[in-house]
Amino acid sequence: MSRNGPPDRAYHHGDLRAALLASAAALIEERGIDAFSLREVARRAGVSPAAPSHHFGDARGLLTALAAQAFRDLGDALEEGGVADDPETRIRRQGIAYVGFAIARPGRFGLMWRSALLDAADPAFDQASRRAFRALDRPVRGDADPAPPHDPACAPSIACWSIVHGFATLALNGAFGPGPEAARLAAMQILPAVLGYLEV
Amino acid sequence: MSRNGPPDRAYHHGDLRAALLASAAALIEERGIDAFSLREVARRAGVSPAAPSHHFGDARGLLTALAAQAFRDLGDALEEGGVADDPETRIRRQGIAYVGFAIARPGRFGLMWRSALLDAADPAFDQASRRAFRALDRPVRGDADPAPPHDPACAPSIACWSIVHGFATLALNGAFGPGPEAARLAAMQILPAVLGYLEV
DNA sequence: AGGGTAGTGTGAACAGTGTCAAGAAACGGA
DNA sequence: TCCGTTTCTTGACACTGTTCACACTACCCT
Repeated sequence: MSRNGPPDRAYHHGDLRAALLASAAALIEERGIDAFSLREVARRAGVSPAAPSHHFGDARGLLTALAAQAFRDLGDALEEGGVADDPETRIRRQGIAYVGFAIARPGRFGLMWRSALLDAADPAFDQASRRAFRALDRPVRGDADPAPPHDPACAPSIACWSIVHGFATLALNGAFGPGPEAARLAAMQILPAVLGYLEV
Repeated sequence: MSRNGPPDRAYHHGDLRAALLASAAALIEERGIDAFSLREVARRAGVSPAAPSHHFGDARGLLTALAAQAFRDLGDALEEGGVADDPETRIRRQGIAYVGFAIARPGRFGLMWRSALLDAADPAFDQASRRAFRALDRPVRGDADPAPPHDPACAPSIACWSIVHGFATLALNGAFGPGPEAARLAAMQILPAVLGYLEV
């Protein structure tokens, strides 16, 4: 440990794990997930193509760690949006927060649902995604015992989840017009009306 | 034209374009879109890796043609599901049809929304996707003048679209349990209740 | 009927990818 | 000080999509 060297440059690279996550996040955000390349991430971090394997094992491992982080952020955003007196406005605010989260960083949001690229059995990923759903479920069913999403009691929560998730993915895929600007516009102009058709 | 030869073996291969589309559809369905490989498709069709370029130009061209076909099929399924007297059951049946279409062939459904892999400007693709939305919009707004999705008048249609699209993508990504069986189960057991929360 | 031409395929090549096996360098603790 | 472990590099392998030059076939036109 270089106690009196530069603070975050302890080892060969310093904190390569964090640097790789940051490079990957930036790459995904600017070029999309389908342009993701482990070698390009390593290149941006200034290391050799095989270096990431020691920290993540696999490209899948890196992406899973990134997705887990994204789910933690989503959970935070939903809990922030869920503070209100009546459940109705809480649900509405959470819906806005959900779509806002997706539109703010489309690459990150898209990654979270590319299950073919992720390791769903990863504990951190599993816990983070579970917590995000729990945050969405709480304003609907209150603090009742947490139930898995396939429980019929969760139907109203799943209705909320489905409508905002569908709106977000459709918007990001250009269904309401090409480009990110159209998605943002749709979220401003028609998302409130869309949420009004939901009666939980 | 080999007028009296075997019927579908007119040229070197016969109808390579159709064969490639079929191979690609099969590959995507059995291994997922992320495992798509143009070389593998050519291999299955028994031709060299460069052969597809004459028919589709690009991997993107092939996938776009496949997605256009999928959108045509979706439009057909929605129009079949939209025959009923009152609009309410028409909407409900279309929702079931939409999710059923997605679950029946997850690979095909996933491809339709991977805009990064497709050429959205392709005329056939554009027309087919437009028609599918039109089919979804008709039970809601009747035979009023067709409006683009970003028109505020389409808000109720977009609410329907969002909720079924979100449900389908969540189910296929394992949000309601792992594997395709869980998705099918969720569609049977909780989709009707979810659709009940929509008041258009 | 015959020749030119457009259409349709092959094969080799190039740059780029993920991953693995060895080995070298730097660090931590004995 | 020296040993062991962690971290990273190098080189290799099997892939991928795409392009190029070339060959062959089927059709159209004269």
